Amino acid sequence: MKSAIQLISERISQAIQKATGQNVPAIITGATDPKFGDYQCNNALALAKQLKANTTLRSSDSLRSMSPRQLAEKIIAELKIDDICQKPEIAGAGFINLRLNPEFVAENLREIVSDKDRLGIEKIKKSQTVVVDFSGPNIAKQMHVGHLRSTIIGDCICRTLELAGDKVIRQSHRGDWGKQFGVLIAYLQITHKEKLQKPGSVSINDLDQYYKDAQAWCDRDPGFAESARREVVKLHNNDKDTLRVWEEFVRASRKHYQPIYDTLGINLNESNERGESFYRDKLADVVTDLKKQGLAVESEGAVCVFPEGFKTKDDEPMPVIIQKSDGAYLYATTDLAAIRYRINELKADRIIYVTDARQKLHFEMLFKVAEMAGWVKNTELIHITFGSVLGEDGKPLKTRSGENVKLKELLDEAVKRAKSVVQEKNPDLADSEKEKIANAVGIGAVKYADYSNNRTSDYIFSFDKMLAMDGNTAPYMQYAYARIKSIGRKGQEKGIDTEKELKGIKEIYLENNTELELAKQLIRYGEAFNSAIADFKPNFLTAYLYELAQKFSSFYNACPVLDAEPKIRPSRLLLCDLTAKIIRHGLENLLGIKTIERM
RNA sequence: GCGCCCGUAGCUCAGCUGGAUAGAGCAACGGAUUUCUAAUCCGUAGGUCAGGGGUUCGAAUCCCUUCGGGCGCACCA
Repeated sequence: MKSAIQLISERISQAIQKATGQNVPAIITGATDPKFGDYQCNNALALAKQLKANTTLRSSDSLRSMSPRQLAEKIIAELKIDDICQKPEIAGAGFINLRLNPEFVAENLREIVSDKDRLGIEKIKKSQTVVVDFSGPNIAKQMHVGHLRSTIIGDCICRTLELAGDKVIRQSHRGDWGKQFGVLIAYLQITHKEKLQKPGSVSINDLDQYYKDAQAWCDRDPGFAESARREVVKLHNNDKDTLRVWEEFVRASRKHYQPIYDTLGINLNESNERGESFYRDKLADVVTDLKKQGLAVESEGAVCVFPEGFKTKDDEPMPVIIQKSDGAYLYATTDLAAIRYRINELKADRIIYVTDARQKLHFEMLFKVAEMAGWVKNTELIHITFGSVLGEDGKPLKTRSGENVKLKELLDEAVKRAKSVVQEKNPDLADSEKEKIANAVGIGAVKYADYSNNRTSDYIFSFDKMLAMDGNTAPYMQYAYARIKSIGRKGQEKGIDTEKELKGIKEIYLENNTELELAKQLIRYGEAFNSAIADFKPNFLTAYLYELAQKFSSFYNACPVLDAEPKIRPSRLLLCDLTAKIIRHGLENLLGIKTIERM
C-alpha cells in the first residue's frame, strides 16, 4: 500500500501540473509543528523562484510574476485531496499545510491490519540482485568491537532490502588467506609442535594468544619473520599439510563466531562465507587481464594500476598494488577478483560494502579500477561507511590494557548488566524467564544503541545509557511492547475476548487526541521505512519506533483500554494490537532485536 | 602537504537534496500513582547550530575562509 506522503505527493504533483504546466516532484515533508497540521508542501516557494529565474523552467509572464503565496493559491485551486485531508491552508511565506482526515487515518489503519506481513511497507517495483559484503571477521582471531558495526549494520541493510523485495546475497569476505597463518604455523612449529599434529584441538583463545606472541616475535626477529613468510607461501601453494592445519583453524574460528552471530541475531552462516581464500585461484587472471588492457604496469618492482585522480602525499600518481615485488597478491587483488565474481557470477545489480569510513579511499580507488577495466557495466558499486565505537574518554574503545575489546565479552557484559536490572525490577519471575529477558534486553541494547546513532558518526559506547529504561533505548521499546502484551493477558483474565472484538470491529473511533496521534504514527511506518532505506540509515527506523512507543505511552496513560466503554473498546484494542505488531516487526524483522512478552 | 569526515543545550545525540519559532533523551526543577506493568506520563528551564564572510525572499543545512578534533594517503588488511 502507498503511504500517506506518497498519495499526497501524487495529488500535489498533479495540481502543480494543472496550475502551472510544470512537471516537478512534490516537496512534501512532515509538518514542523503540530499546529501546522500533519504534512506540509513546500513547492510553491521553490517554484516561484525557479519560474522567476526562468532558466530551468519555461513559463508565462503571469506565472513568472507570482509570489509564492499566489502560486500556493493556484495549486490549491487545482488540488483534489478532500478524501485524504481537511481543507488545505496557506501559511507563512507560501507553505501549504495539510491535516489528515480522521476518516482517512481510520481507513489506513484497516488497510494495515489486512497487510499482515508488511504493515504498510510497500514492495519496490523493480527487484534487484544485491550483494552485501559485511562483517568479514579475521580467521584465527577473536571478533572484537571493530566488527560490531559492520556486522549489525550490514545485517539491517540486508533485512530492509529483502523486505523491500530485492534478492539479497550476503557475503562474508572473511580474512582467511593472509599472513596470520604463516605467523601462527611458524610459531607453533617451534613452540607447540604437538598442536600441529592435532590442530583440531586448538581453540580460538589459544590462537589469539599465539598470534599475539608470534607477532611480537616477528617484530624483533627477522629470521622468524622470514620463516613465517615461507609458511604463507606454502599455504598459497596449496601444500597439503599446511592446508590441513589451515582448515582446522578455519573450523575453530567458525565455532567461535557462529554463536556470536546467533546471539546477535545476524543472518550469516557457512553458506555466506566467501573469504579471501575463495578467490585464490582467480587472482592471477585479474592481474593478467589488467596487464593485457595496459592498465597494470610495473612500478618499483610491483604490479600496479594507477586509477585517475588519486595522488600520494608526494603528489605522485597513487597506485593500487595488485602484485607485490615478491610475486604475492594483496587484498586489493582479492577485492578486484570479488568484484568480477559478484558481477559475472552472482549477476549483481548492486554491490554494497559495509566497512568503516577509514577504508573510503581504498574502495574509491578499487571502484575506479574496476570501472576502467570495463568490468562494471550496469552494476552499482556502493561503499556504506560508518564511524568508530569510542570509549567514554572519546577515544576508540579499548580495554584498560589497550587491547581491542572482545565482542563476546562485551555482549556477555551487556547481558549480565541487564540481568541485574531484571533481578531488581522483577525479582519474582522464574529464573529461566529472567535469563530470557536479560538476553533480549542486553543484546538488544547494544544493537539498538548502535542503530539509533547516525551511521556516519562516531559514537560513545556506554552500558549505562544503552540499558537505561528512559529515552531512546531498547529496554524502553521492549517495555512498551511488553505492556501492550500485558493488556491482552489482563483482558483474558477479565473474560474479554480481544481477538473477537478485533475481528468484529465496525467503526474505528479516534476521539481522544492521543488516539488520533497514535493512529497517525501507526500509518507512517511505510514512510519511515522508505526514508531509512533511501540512505541506509537505521537511525530513521529507531527514531520512528521510539516516537511510536512514546505516542503509545501517552495514549496508554490517557485512555483506559479494557475498561473503556464497549463502543470504543475495540478501537483501542486495535490501536494496541497494531502498535505491538509494528514494534515487533520493526525490532525483530528489520533490526533483529528480540521482543519479550513480559519484563 | 593533499584529501575525506566532524564541531548543534551542562552531557549523549537527532535534524543537513535550504523552508515557518533548531528537536529528543539524560541530568536539573515542578506535577500525576487505590497502575490495563510508574522500567510510565504531563509540564518548566536550558542554544550567537565552533568563529567570520558569501549565495538566497529564507541557511544548522549550499559555497569560501579561519580555528579546533578525527581519519586516510606505495608493496599490511
